[in-house]
Amino acid sequence: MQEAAIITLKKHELSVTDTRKKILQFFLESAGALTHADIEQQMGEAFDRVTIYRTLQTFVEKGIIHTIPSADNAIRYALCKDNCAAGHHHDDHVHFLCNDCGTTYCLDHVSVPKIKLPKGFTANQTDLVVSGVCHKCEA
Amino acid sequence: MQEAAIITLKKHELSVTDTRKKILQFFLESAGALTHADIEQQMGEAFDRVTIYRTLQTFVEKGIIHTIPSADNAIRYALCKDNCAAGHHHDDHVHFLCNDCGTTYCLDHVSVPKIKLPKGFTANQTDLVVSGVCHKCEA
DNA sequence: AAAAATTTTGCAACAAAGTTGCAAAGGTTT
DNA sequence: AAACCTTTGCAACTTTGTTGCAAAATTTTT
Ligand SMILES: [Mn+2]
Ligand SMILES: [Mn+2]
Ligand SMILES: [Zn+2]
Ligand SMILES: [Zn+2]
Repeated sequence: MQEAAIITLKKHELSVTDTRKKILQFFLESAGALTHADIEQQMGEAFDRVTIYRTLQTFVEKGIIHTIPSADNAIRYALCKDNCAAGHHHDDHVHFLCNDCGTTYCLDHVSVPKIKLPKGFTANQTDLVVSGVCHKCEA
Repeated sequence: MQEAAIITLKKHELSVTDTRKKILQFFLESAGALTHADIEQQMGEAFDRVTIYRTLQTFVEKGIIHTIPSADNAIRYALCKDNCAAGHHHDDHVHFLCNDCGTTYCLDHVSVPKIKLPKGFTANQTDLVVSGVCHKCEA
């Protein structure tokens, strides 16, 4: 049987390269979301920084990972669980950022509520990020 | 009567300097939120970049402005409407980011709903950012 | 299985964004 | 107005992100 990473890459019509396999594999093994810096550290000198930027960009475009907004200038990326496709993400779940251990969780079973906006405003996407203490870090 | 900016600065126990007055004034005159870059552009050569960084930092700490998370690595800042104080923000409103004109609105009258988290997770802060088309940009 | 065609990668060179220490300038208090 | 404390600007630096292009790797065609 083939590696999961390879299957995913093919499903999204991407050519299977070493970089992509390794980075995707890292996501598959990680509990939470990852920043560019996390990946750069983990991969060591293996890949060029530029390649990591481009790979993340490609993965987002193809619907393999999604971004999670934050107020600390460090975009986090996490695997899409739903069947997201190129240009169409369906990641309507809440994200949780632990202030203790720094882990960012995709709360796949907690969905984002509909927000009633003022007249004239049309919603396109809603991002909801909760921060606090995660189940592993509570005293 | 004194300028509003000066009053605010004094209320938050900050010494009144030219930089702080001008930057705060810019916030008071702006409809939406501002990024560091917005301010740097607006102020031209008037102030050093470093000073702007430090001023924004101070304003956030003192509860004069709050940050708005985003997925594009460009933190936005907006005036606190509620009576936020040093170390204690109470900005529980929804933010709206227009994909057309780029304006970020504080929807002060749309409050963030309570989110039911999985067992063991404790919420501390909730950020909710909606993006779409604003009332000015709708066709 | 080679060759041709296409895509991806690494390098180099930049550009932009953010940080730190320190002396000079500016505010505040007495 | 002197003394005191805080803020600013500068310089130097680190980190983060972007772009063009040739070499290398992958996929498609023959
Ligand atoms: Mn997620
Ligand atoms: Mn706000
Ligand atoms: Zn934790
Ligand atoms: Zn708009």
